[in-house]
Amino acid sequence: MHVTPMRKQNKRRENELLILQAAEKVFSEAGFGGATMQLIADVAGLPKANVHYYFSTKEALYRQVVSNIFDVWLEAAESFEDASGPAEGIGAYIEAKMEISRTHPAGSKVWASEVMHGAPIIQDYLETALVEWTNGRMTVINQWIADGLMDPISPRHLLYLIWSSTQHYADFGHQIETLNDGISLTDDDWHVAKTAVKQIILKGIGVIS
Amino acid sequence: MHVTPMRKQNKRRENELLILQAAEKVFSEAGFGGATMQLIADVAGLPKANVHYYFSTKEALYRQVVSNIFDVWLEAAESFEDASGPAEGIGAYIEAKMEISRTHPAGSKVWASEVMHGAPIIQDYLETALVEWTNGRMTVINQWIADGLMDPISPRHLLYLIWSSTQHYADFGHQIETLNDGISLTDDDWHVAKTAVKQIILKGIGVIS
DNA sequence: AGCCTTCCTGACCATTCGGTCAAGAAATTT
DNA sequence: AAATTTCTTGACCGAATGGTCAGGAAGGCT
Repeated sequence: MHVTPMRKQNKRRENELLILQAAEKVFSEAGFGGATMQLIADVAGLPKANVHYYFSTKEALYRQVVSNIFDVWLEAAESFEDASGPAEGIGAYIEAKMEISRTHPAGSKVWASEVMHGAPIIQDYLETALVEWTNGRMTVINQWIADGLMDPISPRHLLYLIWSSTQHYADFGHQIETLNDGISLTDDDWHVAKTAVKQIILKGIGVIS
Repeated sequence: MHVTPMRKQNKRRENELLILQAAEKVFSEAGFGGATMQLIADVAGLPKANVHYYFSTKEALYRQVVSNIFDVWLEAAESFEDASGPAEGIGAYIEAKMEISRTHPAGSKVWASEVMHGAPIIQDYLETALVEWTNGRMTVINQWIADGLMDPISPRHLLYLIWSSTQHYADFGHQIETLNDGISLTDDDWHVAKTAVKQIILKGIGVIS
């Protein structure tokens, strides 16, 4: 049996990815304080010292995890861009965020946990990237309002409503599952959820009837 | 100057309250794993050993904190009870939950943190009290729908939307403050927030125009 | 082949944490 | 005022944690 030897470059990338995935899982389940480097190493299947070879400190590793999530999170923003109006733009944005909650719940939890504890590690992200993004989006919404395409809702609080309602399905997934008789949501359940959220918000801002 | 000596019974109640308040603050800021008994003791102004005299373990203390929050949280439910219809009932419920987010943000964060990490400590609360409460409320909503008082929205997902959007102002308060130029919300800000949330949801379920 | 860089890892360390304990102080009861 | 119960606290302990390090293994380069 022949095994192709791993190239050095690939090895690095592969191990970093392995560690980051393990870290995201462990951080999301235990929080920053509750997570241990030992457990992250075990989940990644590497000795602890090897984890420290790639990520010098627990905080550096954590920062990378949060940073990755932030990137995924901003990708959903593109739904907003090429939309002709609020029905399409906001509808697609809600759809995209629900999909992230479904496919990337651990990331969402890490983000939520970090922000909830005062964003001690990634405050700079909030102050720069997030503020910029939010301001851009508020401008678009204000324009839609000015064009009479939707009700005069405070753009800021509309964004909060979208964020909270979509991320809830990731952050409070355990509670939702418990209320669903302990069974995780099926495809149909997710469809119902998406539809309900979109329906209420889009009708609530006067975009559909 | 005369100081009335503290009765034993009052002393116990007072110290327990002191510790619980300190614990709620510390747990909300650091999470269960990140919080230390030493810091809780310092915030409460007592020696650590004294904290352990009243609460034998960290987990017991934490459990009491979460339990207290749950009680506060259920109180807002009463808004639902004596309502003549969805406009009044759901409107009052949103109002009450927003008020809790404003006055009790630390509690909301502890609850969120606990649930996010899989509710390792208070799973029994979810399975009994929360399930019961939710089922009761869903029945009421279904009746309103049957009576044609609101759109046929999935009651379950409507509740999730209300919970998430209102608790967001507590759980993500730091992010909201950062997006508000680092200034905490004023009375007016809170009024705008409440109005926006109520407006969108009530209109979104076909209760107001 | 020989050298160099990168990667791997068991053993180790200082610190911190949750929790204990024993001895005493302060109320309360008898 | 004696006896009893409750409260207070500094000192202490075993366990766990984040992080280090030295020495070796494994690819890569000339």
